[in-house]
Amino acid sequence: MTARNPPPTEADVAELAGVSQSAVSRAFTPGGSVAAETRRKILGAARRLGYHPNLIARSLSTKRSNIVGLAARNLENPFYAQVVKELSERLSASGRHILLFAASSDESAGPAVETFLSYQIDALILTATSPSKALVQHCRKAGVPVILINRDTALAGVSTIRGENRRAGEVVAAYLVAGGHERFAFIGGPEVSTVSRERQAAFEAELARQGKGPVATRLGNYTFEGAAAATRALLGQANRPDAIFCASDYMAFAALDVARREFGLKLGAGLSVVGVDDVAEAGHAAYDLTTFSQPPGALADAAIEIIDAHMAGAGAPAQRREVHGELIVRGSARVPAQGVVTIGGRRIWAP
Amino acid sequence: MTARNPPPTEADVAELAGVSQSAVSRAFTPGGSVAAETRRKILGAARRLGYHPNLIARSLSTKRSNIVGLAARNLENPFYAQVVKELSERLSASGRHILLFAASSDESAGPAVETFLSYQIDALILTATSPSKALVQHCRKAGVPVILINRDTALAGVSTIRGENRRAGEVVAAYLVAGGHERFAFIGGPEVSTVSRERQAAFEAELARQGKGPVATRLGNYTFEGAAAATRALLGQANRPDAIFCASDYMAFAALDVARREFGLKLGAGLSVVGVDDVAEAGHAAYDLTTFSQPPGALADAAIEIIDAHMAGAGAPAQRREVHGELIVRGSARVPAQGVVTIGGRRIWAP
DNA sequence: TTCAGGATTGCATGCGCATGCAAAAGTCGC
DNA sequence: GCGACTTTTGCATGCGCATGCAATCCTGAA
Repeated sequence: MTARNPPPTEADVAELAGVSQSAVSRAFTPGGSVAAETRRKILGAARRLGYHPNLIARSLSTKRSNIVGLAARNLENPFYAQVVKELSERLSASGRHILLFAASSDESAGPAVETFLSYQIDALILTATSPSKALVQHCRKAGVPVILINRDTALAGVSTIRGENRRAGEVVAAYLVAGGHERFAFIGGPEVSTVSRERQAAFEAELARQGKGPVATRLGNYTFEGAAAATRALLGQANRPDAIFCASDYMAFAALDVARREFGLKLGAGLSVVGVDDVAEAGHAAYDLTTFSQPPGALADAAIEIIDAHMAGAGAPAQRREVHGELIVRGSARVPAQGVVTIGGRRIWAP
Repeated sequence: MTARNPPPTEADVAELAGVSQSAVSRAFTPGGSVAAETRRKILGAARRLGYHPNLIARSLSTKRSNIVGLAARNLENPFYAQVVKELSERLSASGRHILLFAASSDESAGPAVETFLSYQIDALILTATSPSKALVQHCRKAGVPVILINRDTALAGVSTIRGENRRAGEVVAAYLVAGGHERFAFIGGPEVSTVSRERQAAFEAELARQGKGPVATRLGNYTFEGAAAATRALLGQANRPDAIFCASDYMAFAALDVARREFGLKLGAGLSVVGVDDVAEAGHAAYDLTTFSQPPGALADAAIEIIDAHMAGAGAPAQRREVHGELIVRGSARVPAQGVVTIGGRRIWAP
């Protein structure tokens, strides 16, 4: 039934078209030297045979696979799902493909990702994951650029693409102070997350500058359950905070959930919650989350640019990119009297 | 800087170990005929050189790539993001990899997916997408099994994995009637979605059986905006429905949003909304959505089984699988007086 | 010690395509 | 109509690995 008779090869096409195998190869190579008439014959024969180039064989020859490795974690977080989607669209638009590894939560980008290298990938993108030192070294040796999205690393030769983490922390702090809040809290990612620590540090620094503080801090580890537990702890204590800054929208959703369901708080009144990312759900009525944006499309754009630069100049150095964000004003945090402007249908805080 | 000196090959390892290239190949082939001592030498040399088998070359030789093609749409819908994640975990656990194509919304699984075949994929999985006839034929000829998740098709030779669509429609209808509702509505996927039509037909049939109806129907096309517009239309009319059954949780979220924000309705009181899927968000306080479950893990399991069966017996026939679901009782729909049981911490309707 | 039979090993070749090189064909100017 | 080029074509080879086959080695029994 399933015949699995071997698919046609260039040799088959060549025979049918009455030319040599190399002519067929050239007909399928952009810029190949073939007469128009010959190409026509070849393409006709190929169509009749249902021929498609074997990209495996092509990769073996050219040593370029047109495959980009993507190690993604936290796919349950809509932010990362969106990043994957944006990357996919851009890469397939330029004829490249994605070899995906969706790590389960804790796993680091370890052995499974190393096998990616065996596929001669053109680049390796990691979201929400840090590469091992060994992995980075392998990539260096193989000349494969490594790109971290929304992560930072001390390892050399690795490109990073991040949001404006410092500015996020500062702007959110200023916003909450302007909104008249007094008792501040921060729910962060895991201890090791540089991104989270950057946001936290900037948040605390700006508060301190305005004579506010201290900041009650809990780690939510970028998980829903973790952030829920953190919120429970924060709201359960005496003199509970009236403003919580969460290092991601996804964690902010957990905070909203707990605040409403377990403490009966009204967002924007009894408690203010602000996130980072501006995922689509943040704009939904169910959350209506005030957040500092970090557009996935811009992150993906930057990744593509880095890859292209690397492909063009053989030895392009690692880059560190930041994509611009804004404080998107919604209902989950008390709105300051001044500074809110509407641009393109979005309410932005631009004091 | 980025040297891109060619990575070591089996020949290099062979030379260092003082054996032939084929010996090295056998050392890396499970069950290969190599003396223990020789293998040790070879593995040692390989380690020293940082050798990793070139899977591209291996694929060319064996005509098996260990790559599974995955065409995913609607990745912004957490249900599909979760399906992708579950598939990824299972496939990488068995040493296979995923070639991902995340189509933007409207795109059908067309040319971009066809290039997958050029990578000699072992199987092709489509979620929320239908394959073209040509694509299916190519796969048949190449002996590549095609698996549809949460979709149906009339095309022969294609395996399908779906939830209990008929039962979902029936159970939800019975549940809403038991809850005392009177005016019913349905928000479906696009016209072409067999899955949506099945749910709708079963929903209407059960309502009719109980002497209820008619059902006001709108298409939400499985998008958030589409479902929001559908809800607006339904709630805007005179004699608005008091119960809406949505063909997916994601659309139900949109319905909840519009009902609350634009109509000031209270869920579970003024209006009841029921979804299908039971994504994680459905359990969050923000939505607290009553829904008929369709576990992504079970869908993924079924997909793996089908693939394995195909790999084992060369000509395994296409399968049609259904995974079991339950009506998960939460707060978005009025709860009937009877029939709700708690099993493993979940409230289920089992009349 | 000798020999059969099994375990290892190496050789040679092929997987499908790309590409340098040389031969063949076509183009142009005079 | 001829030489100097420019295109177009085919030949041969290689990419890195797997594998059938034959050669070699080793084991134990006679």
